[in-house]
Amino acid sequence: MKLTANRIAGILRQEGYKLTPQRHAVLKALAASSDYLTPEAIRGKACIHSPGIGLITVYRTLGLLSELNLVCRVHAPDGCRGYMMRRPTEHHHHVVCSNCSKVVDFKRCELSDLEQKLLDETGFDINGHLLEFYGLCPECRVA
Amino acid sequence: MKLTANRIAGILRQEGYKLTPQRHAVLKALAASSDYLTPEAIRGKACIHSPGIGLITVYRTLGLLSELNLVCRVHAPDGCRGYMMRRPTEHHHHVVCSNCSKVVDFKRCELSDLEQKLLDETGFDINGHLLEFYGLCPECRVA
DNA sequence: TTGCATGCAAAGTTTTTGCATTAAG
DNA sequence: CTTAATGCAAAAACTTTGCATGCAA
Repeated sequence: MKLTANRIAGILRQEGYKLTPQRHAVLKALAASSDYLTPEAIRGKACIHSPGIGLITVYRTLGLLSELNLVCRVHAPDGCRGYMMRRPTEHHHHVVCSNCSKVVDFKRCELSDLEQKLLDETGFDINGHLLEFYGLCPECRVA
Repeated sequence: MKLTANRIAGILRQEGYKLTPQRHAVLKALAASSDYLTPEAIRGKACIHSPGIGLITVYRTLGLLSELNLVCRVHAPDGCRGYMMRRPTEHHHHVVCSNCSKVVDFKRCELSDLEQKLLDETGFDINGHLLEFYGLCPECRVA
């Protein structure tokens, strides 16, 4: 159940937001790319469909999409400025290529045992986690 | 084997770096706090031992400590500006209190099975991961 | 037509850089 | 003494805000 640009566009409309060419361009940019994008990179790609789109609009659109949980941040060791379309609506994590920044999702993280252990050991009542893997994607391994 | 301010000071000297009062103040600030600190917060705490220390110096010291792998970044869902002294020298992860920002470390992450599975499923050659847990620490749970 | 969205400009944040001065070793 | 570190100022990078105009619904 992939979230395409059009599907998200529908969600936006349902939620009462206007579907401007700029927003659509941002959606297309996010949907079309398999790696994570910084706001600036999104603007670059969005320019294809909406020339001259402002970085400001990209930031505002990302804010909107974040609120609606349609986009998620990618945390890389050296910075956390990347964004991806949140493709599966369920809980998931990222596998990020350290060479080309491609991102693949996975769902089964099997951390509940660990969370229970942490509660026992530290007394923390765990309510969330961040898990990302880094490595080389198949293409970058051979190259 | 906790990394105290003095222990790190020794490492700095060994590596040929000068041990200035400012650097020592940053080390003390980091060593003394159990929660993660932003550069600005570090500057605030460091002022106790080195009044008037510049934010710039804090940044430069953090850069130095990062290179030597003596501090590590804390990734929170809403931003990644926090730093902690890297207390265990081994591989470890963070449990972060979402209320008071206290950080506790843990070591056993048991992700190698998962990494193998990911290799099979995605073809990614995993060489690292980021894992942080969020929740309420014992004190914040009762409050 | 109406109100939300855009984009400019401008300001607010965060982080880095250049350079003269200072101080550690 | 010598070299590296500090701190100011200034700039660069990143993000948010105010306001007039424009456009989706």
